Amino acid sequence: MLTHLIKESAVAALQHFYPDQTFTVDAVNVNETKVEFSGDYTIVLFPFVKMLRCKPDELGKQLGEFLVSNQADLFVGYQVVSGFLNLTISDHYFVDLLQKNWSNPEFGKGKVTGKKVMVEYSSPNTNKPLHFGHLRNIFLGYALGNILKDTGNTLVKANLINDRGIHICKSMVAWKRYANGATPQSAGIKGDHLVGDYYVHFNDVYKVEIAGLVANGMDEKLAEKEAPIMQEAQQMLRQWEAGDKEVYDLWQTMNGWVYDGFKVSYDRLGVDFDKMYYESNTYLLGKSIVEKGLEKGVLFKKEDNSVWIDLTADGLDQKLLLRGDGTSVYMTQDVGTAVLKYNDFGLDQSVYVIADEQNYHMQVLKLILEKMGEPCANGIFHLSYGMVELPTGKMKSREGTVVDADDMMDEMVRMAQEQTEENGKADGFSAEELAALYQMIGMGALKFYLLRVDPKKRMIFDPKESIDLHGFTATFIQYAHARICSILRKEHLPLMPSEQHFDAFVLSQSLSQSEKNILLSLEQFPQVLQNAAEEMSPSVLCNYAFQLAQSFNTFYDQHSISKAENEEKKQLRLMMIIMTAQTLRRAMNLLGIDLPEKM
RNA sequence: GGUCCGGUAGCUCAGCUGGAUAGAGCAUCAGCCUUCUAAGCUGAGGGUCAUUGGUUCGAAUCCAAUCCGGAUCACCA
Repeated sequence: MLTHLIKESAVAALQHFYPDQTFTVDAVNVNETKVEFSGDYTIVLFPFVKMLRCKPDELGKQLGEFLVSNQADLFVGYQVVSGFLNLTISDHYFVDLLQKNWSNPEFGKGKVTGKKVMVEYSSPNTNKPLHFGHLRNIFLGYALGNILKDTGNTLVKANLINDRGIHICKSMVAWKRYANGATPQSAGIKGDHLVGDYYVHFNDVYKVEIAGLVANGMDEKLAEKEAPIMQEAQQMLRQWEAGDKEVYDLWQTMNGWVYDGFKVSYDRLGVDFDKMYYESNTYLLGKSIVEKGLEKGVLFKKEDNSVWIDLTADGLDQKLLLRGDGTSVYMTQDVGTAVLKYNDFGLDQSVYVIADEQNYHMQVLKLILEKMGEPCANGIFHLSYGMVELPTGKMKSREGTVVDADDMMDEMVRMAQEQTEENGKADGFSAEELAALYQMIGMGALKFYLLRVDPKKRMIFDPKESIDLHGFTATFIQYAHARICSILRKEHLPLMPSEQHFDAFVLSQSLSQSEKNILLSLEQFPQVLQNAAEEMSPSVLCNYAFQLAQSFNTFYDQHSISKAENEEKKQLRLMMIIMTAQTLRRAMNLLGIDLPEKM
């Protein structure tokens, strides 16, 4: 990589002038040169000035002179400005990079690490459909998985389904009471939505019943417990745990409806999973691990038989792992699942994509596993992301104040259509092509919108303000890509011409600034991808793709490709745009976003 | 109250392993389509980087304190 080369060269030069000192590559600070100055990359001289007790400008001159005369193939010019050594990289370096990689479909792909990584994402409850907040989770997990895979790891995409508990029983009770046997087929509603509707219905009835009890003089807290519909749900949960056939069958039927609905949504979102875990299967394993922990003395029992771990020495609290009646809690299941995952795949790293409200829970989970001496503890990484909220506050499925994921997708695709028609760009497509295009634009905009921000930041989404299709958006990048494809079509070139196509190319003219800017960006892609993986941050790729598309648009505006000044420039630019399109596709596909050839 | 996270332009955000005059997009204003797609390009205005202090050649970036916002600290999941 170029910055690394520059650092190595700088070290060699410093070593040449100061043989008594030792210099390391890490000590050299290389930045992109600010646009006001001439040059491409800048070495900051101050650290060495201090160390060598020399004048910055003299040192800069010395180094610049040395680099340009000893590595003329890389450096063609330098300029020293108040402690900064600005280096101009030779056109040949970039053209060489271009010729070697313009037709390389795996440009930037990392070396095989031999590491096995699991990314768990989505992890829905089965009592309601997916909402807008889940989308952030799903897109993050899917994109991160792709990035980790592309940087050389073996990837397992996992989904942990929370398919048991009181919340599911609520939907079941309401369905039993009010649905008259309605099914997704008979009602003509997607299964997850049908079940979600009864979940909301439950809470409506629940509220009315509480109000009734309170009106009759009952304490509110007590009323919440005593409401008949809640009693019924709790009774159902006990029956479920006891293996009651009727309840179990209903549970399976309704979960089945939800899975059918999820499948449709996942397909549309373009995501998939290699391994499904179900909490109804893992909570028992959790219990057995807790038993082991008791034997080891890591855990302890209280008088009521409940099992705890004491984390006060780590600055946390005591944490419950089993209730007094022996039933498991959330943490019990997660302990079980973590061990199960590790045993299933021998993971080096296990990434959990979970909202930041569970930071504490994840911290405790890791600590418990560490204390129990479970080998899976080490690889646990919580990719924590901020919740997506509405201007009115949190999205609450219970109260039906959510932006539904399916509705959101429809809305985005509808917007894509509206915009396309408004711009008069819907001509020359078949109906199927248009449908596919709207899907690509709408889904792309949605994904990019949720991925471009640092995951840590919480976001407030106002449904009334639609997602923009201009500026820092997927649409912008898709448009740049479509422009490139259009040029290639007119030149009768495929997206990926044969490798030999530009074999005869030799550079004799210098690069313009906008040509060079694209090559500078292209050169950085492997490093950017690596950074995205290290920082576990897909947003890095969003920024990169946008910047590359922007460089292309500027270049496109300044230079003609098909009518270039001469054949040499034409060939150069064709190679450049082919590699640009390829790199845009690589970056965006990793994010789960497709780029159209025409729009 | 303890712990964790955030606070950068009117709005949404980059930049944070210390480097030059803090960058994008949206919005506002002014230009650019008989020439490869104007969903684009060029330019202008817009900043006490929450506040205060410290560290040093140099701080949006590191440290400390304070202020504001959020999450969490359940025998819910």
